[in-house]
Amino acid sequence: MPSLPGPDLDDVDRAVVAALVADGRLSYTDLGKQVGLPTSTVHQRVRRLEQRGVLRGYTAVVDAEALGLPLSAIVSVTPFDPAAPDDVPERLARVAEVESCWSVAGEESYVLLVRTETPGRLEEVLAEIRTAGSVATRTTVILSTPFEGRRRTP
Amino acid sequence: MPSLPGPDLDDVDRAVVAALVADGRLSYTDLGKQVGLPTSTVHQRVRRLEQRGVLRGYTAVVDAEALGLPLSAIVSVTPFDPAAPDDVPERLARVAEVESCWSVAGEESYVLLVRTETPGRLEEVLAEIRTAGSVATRTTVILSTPFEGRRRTP
DNA sequence: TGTGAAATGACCGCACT
DNA sequence: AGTGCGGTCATTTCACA
Repeated sequence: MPSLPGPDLDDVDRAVVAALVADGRLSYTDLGKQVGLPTSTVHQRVRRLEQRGVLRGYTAVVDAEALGLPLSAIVSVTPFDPAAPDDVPERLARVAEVESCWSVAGEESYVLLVRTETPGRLEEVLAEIRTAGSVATRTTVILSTPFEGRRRTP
Repeated sequence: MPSLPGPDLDDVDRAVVAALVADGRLSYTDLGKQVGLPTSTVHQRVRRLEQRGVLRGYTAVVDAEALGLPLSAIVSVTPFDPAAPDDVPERLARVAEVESCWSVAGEESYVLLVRTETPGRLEEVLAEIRTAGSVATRTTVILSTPFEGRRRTP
């Protein structure tokens, strides 16, 4: 849980974040060059951004297909019992194939992004989602991904 | 464009990818310890995975709210003229606020993930999307994000 | 907060297996 | 493909401004 204070980043912070979004393995020396600050100073700022929860971590960007998860789907989810206590996200988190879970305004309660090996596995995962979450599902298969996870750097 | 060969990764490759997804800034020495291989060997394997397009890059995971983009939305998109040449993704890529673009099966042609500073800015971005892409839009506002971008590590 | 110096430790090419 | 070595460069801590 990140602390709430929030968005008072100065220009250097923004530059640091942008650079690390573009290349998460950037060395602190290169990062320093890019933002015009010595190594130790950027290092300090990065640690502060991490503590503040602005930088939540670093990951490798992997090609889901190459990883053996060629089938992705967007799954809209509606609880059977709207009055029941809503711990749906926690229950869905136990299904490994659910990569993202957004709580949304509109007819449905949640939208999920799901990745699977095969159509057969997608079918199983949808069944798991329905039983684990006590929800109805509406599934839209992703045919291709023109782009994904771009980060704008304002 | 990644080469097509695809998913013939051995167990070591999978372990390497999993470790780098979990921590994209892992040093090669630590990575080596985790997968039980010397530094130079993992280094070699990482470079091969990068060349094969399995590892597409590394990024910092940032809190969109802390970055000043607290409003996210899922936008479904339908071209006005289904017969027109479909370069919609390229045209939408020019709108910086569009983070992801998926081509989908179903009533709509594309689903987008959009992040903006404010509701007013979302309104503008939707207008840009409609004119830039010659499309109709249906927008679902994201209220909160229980989780996002999880990667399973099989 | 920003800075420099200095010790530890990582990176990465190369020669060998 | 995997390994070890070693020169070079990055990381990290600390005392000071």
